[in-house]
Amino acid sequence: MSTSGRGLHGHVLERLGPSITAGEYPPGSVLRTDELAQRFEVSRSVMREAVRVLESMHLVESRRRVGVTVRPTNEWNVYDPQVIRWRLAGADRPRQLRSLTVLRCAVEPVAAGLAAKHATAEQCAELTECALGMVAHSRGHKLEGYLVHDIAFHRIVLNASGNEMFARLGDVVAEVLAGRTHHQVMFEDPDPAAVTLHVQVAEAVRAGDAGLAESLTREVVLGALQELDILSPEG
Amino acid sequence: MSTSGRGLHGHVLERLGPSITAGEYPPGSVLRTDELAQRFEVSRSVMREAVRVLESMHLVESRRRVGVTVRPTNEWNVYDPQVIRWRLAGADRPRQLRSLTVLRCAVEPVAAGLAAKHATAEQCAELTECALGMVAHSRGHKLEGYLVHDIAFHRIVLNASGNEMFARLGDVVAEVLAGRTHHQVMFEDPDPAAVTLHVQVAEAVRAGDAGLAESLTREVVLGALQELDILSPEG
DNA sequence: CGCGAACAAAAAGTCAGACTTATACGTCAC
DNA sequence: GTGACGTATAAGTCTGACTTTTTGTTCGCG
Repeated sequence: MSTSGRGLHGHVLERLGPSITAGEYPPGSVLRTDELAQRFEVSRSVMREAVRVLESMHLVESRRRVGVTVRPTNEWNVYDPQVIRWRLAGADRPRQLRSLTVLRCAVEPVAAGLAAKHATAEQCAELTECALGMVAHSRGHKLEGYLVHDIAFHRIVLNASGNEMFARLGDVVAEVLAGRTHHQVMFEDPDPAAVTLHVQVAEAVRAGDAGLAESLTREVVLGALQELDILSPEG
Repeated sequence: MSTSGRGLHGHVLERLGPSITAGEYPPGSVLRTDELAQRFEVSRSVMREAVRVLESMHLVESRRRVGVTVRPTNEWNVYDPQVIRWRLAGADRPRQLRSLTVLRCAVEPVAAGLAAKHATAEQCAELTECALGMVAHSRGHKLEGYLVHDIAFHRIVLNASGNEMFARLGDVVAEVLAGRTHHQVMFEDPDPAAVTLHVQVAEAVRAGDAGLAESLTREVVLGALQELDILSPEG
């Protein structure tokens, strides 16, 4: 599940990181390394390593004679999977989920189009397998099983696109789907239309029909966005 | 220009990071902290901080009794601006530039569509100003001036989209445009058609025509991709 | 000959303390 | 009020000793 549990500094990060992304220390707040080290009961060296990592995420900035200041939100490395996870665990998960889903709307259709051209036979097989798995878990409170296949499906599409930047969004999509299933009030069973669309996408990719794969995937992800907007406000 | 020049550990990063992304230490290679500290003439504490940062970028993994091993390329945090910069400075800049431009193709049209709906009057003004600035520098070897306005233009569109994830791609686009201008063999003057398109995009956004803004931006970014493919091979 | 357990070595991890350096802020002279 | 100067502060750096985990080897037993 969590990535940075390794080592003392990782443990500190998992406590301090979410605090910052949650806005517990608003941008401009100043923290002192020594004080933090005391609070988390670690040596300064360990604390410094943790601060360095937060700094590399652009969450904080460390300056002499000043301390460790929290940077404005719009400077954070919001594509860092760790940051995404921390933010999704926080209070403004809904807005976060929406931002990410909009990103999906932009990326995934294009990725599916490319996948239709570049996917190997093996990837096509895996894709249909996932789609069938989704169908199999689409009725009767099997949300967990459905989720697993859903994540795998989208990951394969992104990988099959052949574009490295798309492929690396697999983790992001996984987090979004998992967050939606676990934390949102999800309908008892997934939307049957969405299930059908996934099957059709798999078929379009196998057939090499880029245009169809793209527009079908657009429907999938637009549907996901719509579902999100139903559950939370915002225009 | 560079972000992590601050402190000794930042200096180490700027030397070691590029080496890794350049493939100088292939995935699976094992480095030892002490050895690195000696090589860069810094203390182990400083070296450890640098390694922690590389670890947070998923470039390396540090394990006891083993050392610091370079992770497979497909696990790197390729959205980290620092990593992007390192890779763009390396040998496989062409492929990198292409991946990023394909990402632009997916994201920017959607962002422009949203910008048409969400942009403030001030943002619209800035946008037209940038477009006019591009026109003004479109002829007579004024590539640097053109670049500045080009970057600003796309950054404004991404910001005006109102989507945080899009907005944070501003730096990425800036790197791509700068890389294209500085390192690729660029035509003497920018494509006149592209310049016109930018002006039209600005107008469409101001008019609130989302569909038009989206399709015009798609032309812009597809043109950029085509230009890239002309200069380097690959199917 | 194969296999498991105990052992030893290696490298990261952790800590404490002393020292250096940059810099924000207050003070004082003008 | 403005500028130069000094000082206090917190990060930055280094060193050395110690701990912990893990790998690989060796040795004994079946």
